[in-house]
Amino acid sequence: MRNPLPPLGWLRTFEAAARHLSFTGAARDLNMTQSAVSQQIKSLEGYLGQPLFHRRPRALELTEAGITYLPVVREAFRTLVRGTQAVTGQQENTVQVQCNITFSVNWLAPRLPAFRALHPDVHLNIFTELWEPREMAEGAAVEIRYSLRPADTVRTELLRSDHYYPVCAPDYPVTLETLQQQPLYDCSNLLSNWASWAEDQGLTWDNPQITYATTYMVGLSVAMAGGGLCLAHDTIARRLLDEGRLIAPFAHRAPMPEAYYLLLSPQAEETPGAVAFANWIRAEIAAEQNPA
Amino acid sequence: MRNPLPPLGWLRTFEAAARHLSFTGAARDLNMTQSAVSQQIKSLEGYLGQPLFHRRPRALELTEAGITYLPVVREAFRTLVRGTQAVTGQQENTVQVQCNITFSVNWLAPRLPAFRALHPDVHLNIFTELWEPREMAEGAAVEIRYSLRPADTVRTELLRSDHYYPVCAPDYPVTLETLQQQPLYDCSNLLSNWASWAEDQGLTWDNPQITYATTYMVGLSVAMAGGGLCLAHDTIARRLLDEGRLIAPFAHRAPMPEAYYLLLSPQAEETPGAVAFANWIRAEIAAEQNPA
DNA sequence: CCCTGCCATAAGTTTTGCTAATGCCAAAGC
DNA sequence: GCTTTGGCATTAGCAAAACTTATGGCAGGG
Repeated sequence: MRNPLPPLGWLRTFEAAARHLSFTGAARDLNMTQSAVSQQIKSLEGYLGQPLFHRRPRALELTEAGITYLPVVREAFRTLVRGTQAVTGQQENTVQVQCNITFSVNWLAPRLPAFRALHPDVHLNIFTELWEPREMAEGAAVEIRYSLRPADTVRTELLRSDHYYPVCAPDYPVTLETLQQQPLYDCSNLLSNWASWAEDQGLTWDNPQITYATTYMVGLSVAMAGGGLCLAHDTIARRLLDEGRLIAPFAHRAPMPEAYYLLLSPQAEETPGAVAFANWIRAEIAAEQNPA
Repeated sequence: MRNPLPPLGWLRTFEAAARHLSFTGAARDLNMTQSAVSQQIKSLEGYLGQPLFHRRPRALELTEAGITYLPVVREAFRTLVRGTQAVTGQQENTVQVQCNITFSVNWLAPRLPAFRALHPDVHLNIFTELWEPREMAEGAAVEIRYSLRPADTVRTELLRSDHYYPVCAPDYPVTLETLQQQPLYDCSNLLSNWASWAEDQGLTWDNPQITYATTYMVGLSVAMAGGGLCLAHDTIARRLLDEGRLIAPFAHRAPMPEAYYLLLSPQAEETPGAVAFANWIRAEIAAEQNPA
């Protein structure tokens, strides 16, 4: 005689597989392997005594039972999520935002007071730890990702592209001729790097040793301290240039293959606070690029 | 960053603990140890970030958070249980009834056609396997228990008490003087036994060897075949006596400490089929004891 | 015909859930 | 006031469940 309900994990997996019509897509969504999804769906179907999906080549299709069950599961989840959030104090208007540290410190933090003024009831939690590039940062409602274009597995839109160029302290003595003898800093694992910047304007690049860090913050701090040059782009450096803490010693700006993307989790679209934040950041970046 | 929902098992445990206001009671209900309940509640409270219960000496009390959460969890469970039942084809009017095999064969089965005629839309599943005497047989909506009075941990009511006496085949040669030299059969682990029957009427009992089985069915079958005598009572033997397959060779009937009880699981009371069955069996047994 | 994408399965590993045992606390009983 | 009792909390260990890795099978696409 069985428990009147299957494990909740199976239902969560079912919902994701139904949403994606794909075990592989559900696996990405849930940060597990396709095999685990397959096994859980099999277990749930065994428990229910009938299939929930027709397996088609390269496609899933919900069965009648699956079509019947899905809204029930979603409704129960909504009830539980809302109830759980009410208990944890995690209101709908608390939004988890994931972005890299340089963006959060140099771009977002200075603008948060403006956001708060506009949306006093929306609470942001900003997560900036380095994370595995997955479909969506785990637990985040909204992610601002600086990368090559992500796969369209969650709702993804281009926020802005940018150009990159070296920056240094205002009184730092450097010329194109002496550049490659200076201490140079960069952020790792990017196509927008020193060599590509040089190539973009036809400079001979002698592959000088670069100091890499996993965040631009390190190089920018060194540059502001007069310790060398760092690559940068407007999104993270504009304010520092405006404040006179950095200068761009050379005129050339190379187009970046990386760009800033806004990623919205499925549940973000049902969360007013997340929607408000997404709309705000779209507007803010559009205004920045097309000043009135 | 966590999953937006805790494991369902924790919620089920929370609901049971809230219903009983006891971890020990919830443990009995859920067929797990008090320790497991305690750990799951602790995990759920950690997950939610606040307590759900105030621990008082010998009592639990729901916190504000617990009071808020309980209806949410119950509502979600109802949604899921109904949805799951719809998918599995397990309709509300399927009722799991647990009772011992002798009762089911000798009392219930002959009466099922009458029940079906009255309630054509209610489907009974009868479970008769030997089971651990728990608060409620696992998975059963309704249990008919033949035992000493159970603890009032689920809704329990006396269906009928009875008297016990020996039975044998009609032509079986036996007297009180020769009784103790006959093959004697009984059902194990009962206070209503040969020695107590003898004592009840002042017989000297020489502790003859008794053959025990875990069900009266064995002894009754032997008795009908002329192989000896078995203890019995009206609930399981009346029809056999009426049909002339058995006789009661002695007039003495001893009152049984055991009786038949009707146990209703918490969810049975919300299941129309279970309610219908319970009402029917109450009426049937009352009619049997007080024929018009 | 070969490659690709996706589901299914088996085997093995890791994690989780549970039990058993015991400790602690306060109420109840004597 | 002391002992017993009932019930929750915790630890340690074990078994079951959940997951990953690896691989097979199938059908569509090139």
